[in-house]
Amino acid sequence: MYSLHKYGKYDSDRDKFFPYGTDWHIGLFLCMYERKILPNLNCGLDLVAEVLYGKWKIRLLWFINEGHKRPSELQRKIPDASKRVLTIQLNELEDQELITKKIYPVVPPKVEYSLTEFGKTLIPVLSVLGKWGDENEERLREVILKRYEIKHDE
Amino acid sequence: MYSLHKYGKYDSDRDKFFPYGTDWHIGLFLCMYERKILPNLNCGLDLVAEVLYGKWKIRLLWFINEGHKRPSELQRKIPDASKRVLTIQLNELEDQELITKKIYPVVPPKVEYSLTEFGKTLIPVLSVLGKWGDENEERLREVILKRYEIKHDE
DNA sequence: CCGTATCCGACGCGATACTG
DNA sequence: CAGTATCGCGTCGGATACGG
Repeated sequence: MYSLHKYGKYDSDRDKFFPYGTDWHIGLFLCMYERKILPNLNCGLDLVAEVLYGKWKIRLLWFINEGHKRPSELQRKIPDASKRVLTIQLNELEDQELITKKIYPVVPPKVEYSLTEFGKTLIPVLSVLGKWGDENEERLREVILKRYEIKHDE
Repeated sequence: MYSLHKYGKYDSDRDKFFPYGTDWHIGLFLCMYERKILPNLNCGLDLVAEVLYGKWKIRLLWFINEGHKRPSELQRKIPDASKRVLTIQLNELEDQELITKKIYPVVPPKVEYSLTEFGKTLIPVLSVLGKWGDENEERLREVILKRYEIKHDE
């Protein structure tokens, strides 16, 4: 069974603490979740992968670097992303000290993100990545799309 | 209802074809699955992200480049990965023309992977990534691990 | 304008057992 | 040794509705 705490629930059977926000019934963190599985952090490549992991993170860094700083603005530049996920990934980038957030105490609310000095060092690295992608654009598009063609036989 | 074909099942209700390997009951491709959702392929960064997406792909490229070519060898270098996923990701890298596979007709089976010329062009790019990760190793480890500390209040 | 909560489909991948 | 099949947990992220 479980007992209630101020900030969540404790499941004594599994000896686990589930903060609020947990979907208790299926035991997953669905909203503003925290991960349970530690990632690999052995080498530089692992560490980079970890901070860039997230569907829109690279794009967010890129656009913030280009001077698009407000959430609504970023939302407009990345219309395929939901507001929810942009918020989550911006928070993660902030936690990872790649960007900072400035909140203006006005109505309606105004928020601006900027790259930190640390975040700025990542930009040239992303450029190298993007350059390779651009140089091989056609070939990459081709081999990637190959996987999505269903091989019917009639 | 659905009808059987030589290479899968056709669901007329949904006008979809499900190749074998599909877990029919929950409608997912669980084993050797194919993705349903097209990724973004707008710019170089998207394309790179797509070929590197996969928990072990970078490491596989890295080790193959270092001369560890046989599946069992790669398995030993990456003990945390299951054989299943290594196979899947090696196949993907092969489909994406970053590596080639050579099968020797012997018993017991012998297989060797190598980087293609295309694949080799990716190595310096990965080096840049890894270098940034190595240079900022401590800071990265710190900010990443921050997220995994559970904030109890008692 | 900015953020949160709920619900849910899609997906990554480990564990395990099995084949040739 | 190399690969496939089955099962199931953990996670990402979209859709939608709501509150300050």
